[in-house]
Amino acid sequence: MDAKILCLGVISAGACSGYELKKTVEEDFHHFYRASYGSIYPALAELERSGLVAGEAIEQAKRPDKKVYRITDAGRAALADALAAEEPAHTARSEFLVLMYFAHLLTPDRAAQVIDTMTAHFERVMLADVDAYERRAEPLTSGQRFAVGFGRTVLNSIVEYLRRERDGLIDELIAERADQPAEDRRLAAAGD
Amino acid sequence: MDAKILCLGVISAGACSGYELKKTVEEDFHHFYRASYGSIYPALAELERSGLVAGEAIEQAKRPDKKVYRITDAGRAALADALAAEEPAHTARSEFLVLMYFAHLLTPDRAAQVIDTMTAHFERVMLADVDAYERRAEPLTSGQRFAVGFGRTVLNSIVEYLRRERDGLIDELIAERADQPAEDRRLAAAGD
DNA sequence: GGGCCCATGTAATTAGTTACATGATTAT
DNA sequence: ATAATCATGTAACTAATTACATGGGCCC
Repeated sequence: MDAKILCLGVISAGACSGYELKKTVEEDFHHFYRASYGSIYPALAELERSGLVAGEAIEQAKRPDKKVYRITDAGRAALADALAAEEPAHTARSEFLVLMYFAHLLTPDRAAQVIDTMTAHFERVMLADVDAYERRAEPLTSGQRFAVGFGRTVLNSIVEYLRRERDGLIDELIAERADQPAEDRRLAAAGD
Repeated sequence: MDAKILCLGVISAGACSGYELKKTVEEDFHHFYRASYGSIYPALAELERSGLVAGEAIEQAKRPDKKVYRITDAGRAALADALAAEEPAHTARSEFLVLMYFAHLLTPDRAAQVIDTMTAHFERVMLADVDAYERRAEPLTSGQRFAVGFGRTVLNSIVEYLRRERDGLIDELIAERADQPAEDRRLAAAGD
């Protein structure tokens, strides 16, 4: 998906600046999408060039000027078309799980540290998420509830899995080490 | 994570060619990682240049020659270092959920079609996964079991969620359409 | 006075995908 | 006969991230 469609979608719910748009993306899409300024600002410029949004410079006292974009008729039509045409896809990329796949090449301490780091990370994300939606004034649309619920459900099952499987895996790794004495390990690390 | 580390890790479990390596990645890592020839072959060439793997050309009757790589001592050491240093990360990217977030801009039919497509997709992946691990000769390492179990757990909770929430969302979308008569929709689609 | 918030934008870099090029063999 | 499998590799392209550049206001 092009960052332009995402920007257009966010702007369709209410005019905003690039900076504000990024906040919204962080808050609402963090489970399944992210965008940096390096992709948002060029996308906005391109959307304006093609007349799908109209930008208006707003002067502000005591803070930098900003440029607020609102969607145009052409933009609304283009958004509907893009959403109708977009192929639904869903992929994960996890350095964490690659690491775990090779757990037998890690020290048990390192394996435990990796799992604990990730567990803490996922727990933080869960808390931040609940927090953000509690502070929210406007009610969510049905689609927003669906997307947020999806993210939470997955997060929950991840944290449960990590808590359930952690100790068992570490114990196995320690047992494997014991089966294979230190001398063998040194040789294995040093040679083929 | 660099594709080089992944290739090195796979090769550490047994010498193989680029083609075979890609098969392994597809089978074992599909839940959380993928790699195309365009990233594998250059990674292999680079690993060989830096002496972390040794490639041997194998002539084959009735099929193309291949080049089988095995890990070197330096490679084993570099892999251990890389796995010890790698930051564990885990991210999802979902055009599907972006689409769902904007479900109110979709026709209920399109929303249902998108959910059904994804449900079927996830179910296919689950079946293929179980299938692949049933046909497997060698037992999995503890880390492999952990990684595969993680993928399956998440997949399961996704499919459950989609099945549980699908009809409710579609009903809501239909109800919202009814609240907002056709004339309004035409205006909303055409103008601001 | 140190660090974060507001705010926009660009340049360099990273990492990857897709399509192309080639072609025999084998299964349906 | 048609598609898939085996097999390697490159070139063009896509899409993004990170860091840089700039700077006042506000909170602790």
